[in-house]
Amino acid sequence: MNALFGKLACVKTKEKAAGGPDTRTRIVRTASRLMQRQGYDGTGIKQISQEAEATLGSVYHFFPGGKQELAVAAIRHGDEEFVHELSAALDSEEDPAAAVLALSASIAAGLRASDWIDGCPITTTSLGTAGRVPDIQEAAAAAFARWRGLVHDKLRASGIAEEDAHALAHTVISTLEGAELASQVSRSVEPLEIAGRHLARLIALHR
Amino acid sequence: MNALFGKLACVKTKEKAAGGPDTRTRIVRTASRLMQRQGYDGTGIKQISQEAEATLGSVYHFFPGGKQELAVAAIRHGDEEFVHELSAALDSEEDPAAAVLALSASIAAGLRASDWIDGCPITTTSLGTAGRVPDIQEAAAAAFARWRGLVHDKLRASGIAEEDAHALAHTVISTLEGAELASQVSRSVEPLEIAGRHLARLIALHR
DNA sequence: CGTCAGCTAGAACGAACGCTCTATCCAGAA
DNA sequence: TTCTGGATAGAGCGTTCGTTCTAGCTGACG
Repeated sequence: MNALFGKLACVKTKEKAAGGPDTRTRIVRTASRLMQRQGYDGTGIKQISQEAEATLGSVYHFFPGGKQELAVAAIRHGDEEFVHELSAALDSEEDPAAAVLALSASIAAGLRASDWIDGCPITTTSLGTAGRVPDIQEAAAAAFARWRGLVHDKLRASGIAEEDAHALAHTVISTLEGAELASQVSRSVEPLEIAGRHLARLIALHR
Repeated sequence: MNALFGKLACVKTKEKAAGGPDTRTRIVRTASRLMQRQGYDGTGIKQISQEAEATLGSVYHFFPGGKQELAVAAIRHGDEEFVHELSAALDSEEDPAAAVLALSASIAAGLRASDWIDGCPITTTSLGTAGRVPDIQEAAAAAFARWRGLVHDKLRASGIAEEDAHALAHTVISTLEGAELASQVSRSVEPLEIAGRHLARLIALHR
């Protein structure tokens, strides 16, 4: 045990190739994944520390604000993760309608690959704490706004008017969010596939 | 025989004069409202029994299956509740596009009236138990399917082809679900209003 | 070598969890 | 009246919760 953590401490500041991610990163990643699946109240600090192969002391060392601070970090991590998926999909196609179609396919593939367990990385945590933990709500609202911003910019770049781009970005994010939820509950990619087609058509109307 | 008489006696004592809803109904309603706000794990049986003005003994008397059985009943109750709101909105307008617009406005009004706390009555419970409590998942999937069915029938009744009606019903429910979520997180009716307009346009395209 | 800050280790606390259990109440059947 | 069984009542079970606390280990620096 001591020898193991000695090695970890050896690479504490910057992860080396063979050492894996550092403790703080492991904790945030684990918290994000667990809360995405089980929600805020359904995920215990001890479960996080165990699955992250860290100890309770480490968790409270890096997150003195306790579970709430950890949850906010987890939401931000999920935000970042989805931004990458979103950007990749938007960049994969010149036409925004085709890009949104690619995005819905990407989300559907990820959902099915996780056996319908890993939905939106922030929805579950955010919904379960609505009106109770303002920090989490703010982090979630910021994430949604950021995602909408990326879609908005893509639409603007292809010549869609500001007003239309604003509204379309809202609907693209809302619809994909709802369709992912519906796909997860019904254990079928159909809602996401249909949503992708309808969104593409809606976007095509504005060019 | 005994069971029959027992049930008859039960019915008799159910609605005692001016006493309001019976114990079982109070428990289900309270459970539905609390889980809608706080999720499955965030809601305790004792909290439910207290707010329902029932005792722990009563809860386990009516729901011997414990928290899971109670959660399923709560989901079904929320399903029923939304079916009423959905039917009322669909019946309020002849044109399905106008009806969906009315529905989004109705949802937005309810959400704002609750200070952005009471979102979809089954999403929070369902998401927080994904992959853990199959009974809850099935009840939630059935609710979604039922809602889609109502929208589908409305679209068909106004002459939209079966294939289009099927897809549109999916997108209407998905989008409204996602927009309600976005409205709740951003504490603004804008996502729902935009979603309503886009859905109305999408429906109008198919007539 | 000694010191120190950063990080790890895990026992322990009070509170709350889901659930079981026995006791009691009371309307109607016999 | 006595009896019966649905419904209510709540103490208490073992467990787990989030959090606090002290102790120990490590590599870096003087």
